[in-house]
Amino acid sequence: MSQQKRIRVRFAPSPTGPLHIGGVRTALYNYLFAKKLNGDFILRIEDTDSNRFVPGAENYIIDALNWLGIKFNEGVGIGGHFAPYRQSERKEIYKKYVDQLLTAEKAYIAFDTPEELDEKRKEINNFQYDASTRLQMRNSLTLSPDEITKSIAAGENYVVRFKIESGEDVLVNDMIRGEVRINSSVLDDKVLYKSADQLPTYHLANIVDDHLMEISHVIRGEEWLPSAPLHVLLYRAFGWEDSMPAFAHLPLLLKPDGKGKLSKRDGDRLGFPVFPCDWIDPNSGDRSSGYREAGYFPEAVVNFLALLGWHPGTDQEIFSMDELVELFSIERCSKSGAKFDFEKGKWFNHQYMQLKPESELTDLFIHELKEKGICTENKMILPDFSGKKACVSKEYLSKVISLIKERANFINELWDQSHFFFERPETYNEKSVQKYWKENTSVLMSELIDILEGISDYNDGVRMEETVVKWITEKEYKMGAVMNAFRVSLVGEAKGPHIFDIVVLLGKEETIFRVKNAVKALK
RNA sequence: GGCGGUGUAGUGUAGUGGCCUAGCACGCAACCCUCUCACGGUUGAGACCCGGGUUCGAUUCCCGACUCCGCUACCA
Repeated sequence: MSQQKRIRVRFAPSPTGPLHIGGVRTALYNYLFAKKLNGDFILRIEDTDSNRFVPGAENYIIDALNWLGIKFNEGVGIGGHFAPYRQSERKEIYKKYVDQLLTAEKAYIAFDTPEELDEKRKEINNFQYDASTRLQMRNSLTLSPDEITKSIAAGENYVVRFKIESGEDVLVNDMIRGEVRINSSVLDDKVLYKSADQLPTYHLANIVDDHLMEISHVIRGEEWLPSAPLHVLLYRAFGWEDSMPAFAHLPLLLKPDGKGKLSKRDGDRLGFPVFPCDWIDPNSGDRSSGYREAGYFPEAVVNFLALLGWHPGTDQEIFSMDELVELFSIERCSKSGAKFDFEKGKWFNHQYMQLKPESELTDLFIHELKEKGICTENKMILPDFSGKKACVSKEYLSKVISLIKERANFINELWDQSHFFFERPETYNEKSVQKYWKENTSVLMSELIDILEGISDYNDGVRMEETVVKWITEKEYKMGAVMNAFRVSLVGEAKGPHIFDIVVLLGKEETIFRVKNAVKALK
């Protein structure tokens, strides 16, 4: 019966802190794979290490996935047929399967303390707890049944180890890398279960859950590749090899410079986030910054991540989530680790910024303006600078954004590009003044004021420009000399959009006011 | 050290036994546009890890070295 199995994949992070951006990518690829094949995407929390549990981490993971639009349809928080999805709540299940292996003599109990093991490692270099050494250790293979029961009764901590027979080639078929072959002799007798906290280790819980939850494909990071043969052996020991999921080991996300996996430290060092959202460590109080708070659009992060290790085979680079789902395939994932290119990430955000409708950007920008005390409730189209802080309309805001968004990568760069639309220049950029405000400039500006006074229609930027340019030409002034000084008067420095676009938005009164001000201040 | 994986410009990658004078994008430089800053446009610099083979021919196939990465926990 080779009935087509339903596609079911899972993302199974452990709640030991904020979700790393590499983990986000793994989640994304799982999601894309599942959606593409009309399958299920499950969120399972692997909290089998009681020592490393961090409160809040689970919520963080869910929050981050939600923000990015990586939706799971089964798992922690929403439930499903295979609940519970938190491994700490599945203790009895694992116990049952551990006992099964024990009974079948495919696993054994070991009493060696961490100290004893450390000593052994010091004594024998490259010590490995395996077929060649297990008979020298304190375990159920070497102790009498009597001693064993006594030790357990005395409450001595023990672990259950997987008994791996040596000298066997184990084959793992990886969807990205092809066949990977490892000899079982290099594998150690992995700890599957700890009596101390009654919890299994990752390896056991992982296999049991994937089997019970009918996972069809395991898509995870490359760091798991070396233990994949162990997992195959476990499926075999349980008699589940026929229904074993297919494996795909994703390449890692690497530091932008140097070597190694991308880490939190790299973000701090190089000044970019390595987490989806801000995170404050509950113990140390340390803050890690996230893409969300740094002003990234979730679509941009998803798009960027999708292309870091996967390629559609065409030159297209901007993809919606739906397009990614449509085009994604494991076969087109690359094998080698990808260095994290933060600059490219910015570019993606810039692209999405240009794609966003003005209304959406306006809403986002309003938050920033409110923080700066700018009133955005003005009913008039022209801005009101009469108060301490300016008061502008939504319409005005929207027009400002359309003029400056192409200069910004992030929402939080919008202010820097547009502050002069919301406040009068108080100082004038020294370099700009030096370059553009010469001895006769004040005279030119005074003449310009006369010209500006004479114009009645301040809505037609093109005609206004014609009028001004005509005057400049007739007087044989230099274009740059007039315009740049004009600009410095309005903006405070030599930057910003087309000057008459600014004039139209500011209006006659404010424009002339600013030029007069500049003349006064700069002489 | 052992085991595994990986190797195309600075970065992400495309690609193929001859069409490759190796494509695209980010970044970089120059120029154009222009009142400025951006955007945009054009151009430029910049890569097939190294040896052996196989082949008429290899960046592409095979072998080896090397590189980098990962794993080597009662972490995941």
